[in-house]
Amino acid sequence: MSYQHKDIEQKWQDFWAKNATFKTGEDTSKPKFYALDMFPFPSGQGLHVGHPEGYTATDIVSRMKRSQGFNVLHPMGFDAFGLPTEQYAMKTGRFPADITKENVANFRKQMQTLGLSYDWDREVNTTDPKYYKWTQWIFEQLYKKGLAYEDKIMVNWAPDLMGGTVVANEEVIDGKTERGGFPVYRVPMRQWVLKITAYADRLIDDLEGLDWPESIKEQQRNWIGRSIGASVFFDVENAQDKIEVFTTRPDTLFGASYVVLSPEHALVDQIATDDNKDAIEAYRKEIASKSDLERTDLNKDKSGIFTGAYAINPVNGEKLPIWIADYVLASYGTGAIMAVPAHDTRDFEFAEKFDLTIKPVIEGGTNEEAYTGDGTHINSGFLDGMDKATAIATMIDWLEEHDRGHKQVNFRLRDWIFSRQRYWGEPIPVIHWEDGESTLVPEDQLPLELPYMEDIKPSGNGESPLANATEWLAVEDENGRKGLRETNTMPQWAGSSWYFLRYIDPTNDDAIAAPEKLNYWGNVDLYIGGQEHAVLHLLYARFWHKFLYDLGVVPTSEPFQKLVNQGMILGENHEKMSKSKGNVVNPDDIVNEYGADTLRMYEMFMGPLEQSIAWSEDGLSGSRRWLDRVWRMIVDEDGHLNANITTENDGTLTKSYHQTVKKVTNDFEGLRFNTAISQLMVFVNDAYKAEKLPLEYIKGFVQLLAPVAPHMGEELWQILGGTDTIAFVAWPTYDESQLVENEVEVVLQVNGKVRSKITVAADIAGDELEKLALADEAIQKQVADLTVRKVINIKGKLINIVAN
RNA sequence: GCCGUUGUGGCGGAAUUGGCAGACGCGCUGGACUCAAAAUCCAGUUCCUUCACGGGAGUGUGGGUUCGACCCCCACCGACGGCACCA
Repeated sequence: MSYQHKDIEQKWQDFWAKNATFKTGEDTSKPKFYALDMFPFPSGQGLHVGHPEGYTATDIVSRMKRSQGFNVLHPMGFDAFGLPTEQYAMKTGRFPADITKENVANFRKQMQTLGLSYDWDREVNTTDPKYYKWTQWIFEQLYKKGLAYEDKIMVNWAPDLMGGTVVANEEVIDGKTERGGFPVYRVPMRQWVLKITAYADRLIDDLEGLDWPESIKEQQRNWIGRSIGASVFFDVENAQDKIEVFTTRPDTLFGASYVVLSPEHALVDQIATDDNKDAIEAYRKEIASKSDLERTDLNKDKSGIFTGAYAINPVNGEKLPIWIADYVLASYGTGAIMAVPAHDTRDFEFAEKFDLTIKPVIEGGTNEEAYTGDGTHINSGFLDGMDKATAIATMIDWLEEHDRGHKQVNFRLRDWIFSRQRYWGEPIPVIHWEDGESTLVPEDQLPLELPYMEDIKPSGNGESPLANATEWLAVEDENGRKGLRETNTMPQWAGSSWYFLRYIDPTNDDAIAAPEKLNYWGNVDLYIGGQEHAVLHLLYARFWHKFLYDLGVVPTSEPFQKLVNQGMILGENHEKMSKSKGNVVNPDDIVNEYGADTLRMYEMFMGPLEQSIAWSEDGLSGSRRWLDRVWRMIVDEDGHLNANITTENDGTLTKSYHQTVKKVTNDFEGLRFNTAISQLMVFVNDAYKAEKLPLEYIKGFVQLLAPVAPHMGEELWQILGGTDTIAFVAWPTYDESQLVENEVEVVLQVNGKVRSKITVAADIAGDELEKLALADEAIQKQVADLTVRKVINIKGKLINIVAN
């Protein structure tokens, strides 16, 4: 009887569900392992063929760890708030919660057909009030610590997205919204903001100890963008004002030839001379109408205007003209710079265009371009003769001594804009009272539930649709004081910033999770997901986790010890899968036609987990053929155990078996699933050549296969005589002594080229081996006319004869 | 422009610490089985040259270190990803 994937997969999925096979063990005397997948947004499209790749990887490790005696926490949930559902709801006139429910049910069903060993009793859903009660609770703790505040700030306003909404910096790509590609403008607006910058140093420094891909760490470092330099204070001529600038090159202060303020800088109006004010106003108007895209990418040409005022260089008293220019950003540093055109590319361009002084203070440059490298300082008073590092340190000392500046660290990272003008998100639990006070919704009244609304169209004035929920909106306290609820909701990143903690104790109504459970499960041992979350989700989750650590809620300062990014699965034409290209593969179709085991096996075998690889229908069917081959190796035509599987062991498979156990175990541990599977194939090839198959080896082999192909694994285990699930059968072990050979093949080289091979006893003496090598016929031929200069002997492997 | 990742047969990929390049799979070729085909099983398959034995070349390119380099060093080229007027 051939392998019938539909019957067998259904049979074991039912068995696992009925017996709660994958319920998380809680016997704390056992070691733990927490294997986590990035939970998906349950879109209407259903599962993509890329999802099962990461899911299968954590599933294989989870299954192996269970067999190795670990308590395994391997949960799944849904990141279900978000814009696509809200847009779809408006289009169809339906309610977002209903759509979400359907999509989640579909996703769950699809995941179950893949045979993933999740503990479904621990499923979390960010839109469940019992869940977002704790998202709101965390927000309230942030508020109490002064880390959540309201501010009128320049935000990324996308008037064409959802009837007008604000997006985070991270959601702006090339001056357009990440979703939909709408233009983004910078306008001031009242927003909730989380002070992630308070954690900037720790977010950079703690990357050090994490087992994460270097590229992700680097992206986070770039995103946080720490730069170390100095603040320098410039007096303004004939005025009380001081201009504070930030520079990473205080050593070039003697070369400063002008000062630039960003057009939005607060001092501009005070210092500008009357005859320049009209021109300044015109310039500002011109800039305000530009989107970010036009201000940066589209316009590399420098623009600016003179204010009429002068600053005094603190180190030499020189008079420097003060300009405004949009190449200086209000949002970075102090929004003001000292310009050193001789040693800064941007200042150089500006100075060339407006004919400003260019004064070199470091040797080594030309007149053609700014010289930004190291060199000996000149024209720099007490810095003359020093190199860059020494000059920087010396100048900072001088500034501090004379009270003209100090060492300063700046970050590119901005505080996290935490409000969205949308309906489908967690309500921010704040009430604005008529007397001007704002208070939190008391903790014992959480969750503050999202009200049901017939119509969730945007209010049109930039406020969230919740502004129209009149009944929900109005509150009155015990003294009759009237107030209005905050109408902004949280961004999608809120719920995903802590969900991994909730799996630990998903139904706890009194806390995020019980402290003893948090202590037991600690941080996530293995976290697998897509690279697209490199800075967004992973940075926010680290920030919240560190905050919770400071509060004493969690025992670790980092949430994810080991992180792996699975690569993308591309279409058969090596392009990203997309409907418009018509190269999308639907996992449901594959499961139907080939079975979930084949899909799992193929996705693991196609290449390294981290690498992006093109889909191949041929490769897929090859995987199915191999599983059939395995089946035929063990099961005869009548569905019974093959007659050549016996308890006798003639030893022919011993070495191959022990090698296979060793390699597969190590490779699963190291997430090298493709090479683990190739070793399973090697064993099967060997087994087909053997006359008798020792039962013990076949059982071990099935155990090694089961994490990859769990349904087939269970079925074969049963045919081999197993009476219960294979999930907890102790993992096979190997015997190192079975791997050593008493005869080895030694490669013979002449001048580094392989000329012959001989088989010798493994413990042969070195000089005897060399004698044998030189006596070899092929070697004799090669060295006949040469003088042997040297013989290199790598024990048990290789002899290299150097001759000329 | 800067940073990171990466480059190996017709294709996906493998190669522990610097020691037989191409494991395993796909594809292709041949054989067995079959009336025949499919499926299956077995064998072969880097390129050039040779009837063959054999010889030569070969891991993006050019150089270097070494008895020996896919692996280490220098320079360059291509692909992918990120950042980008961040002072």
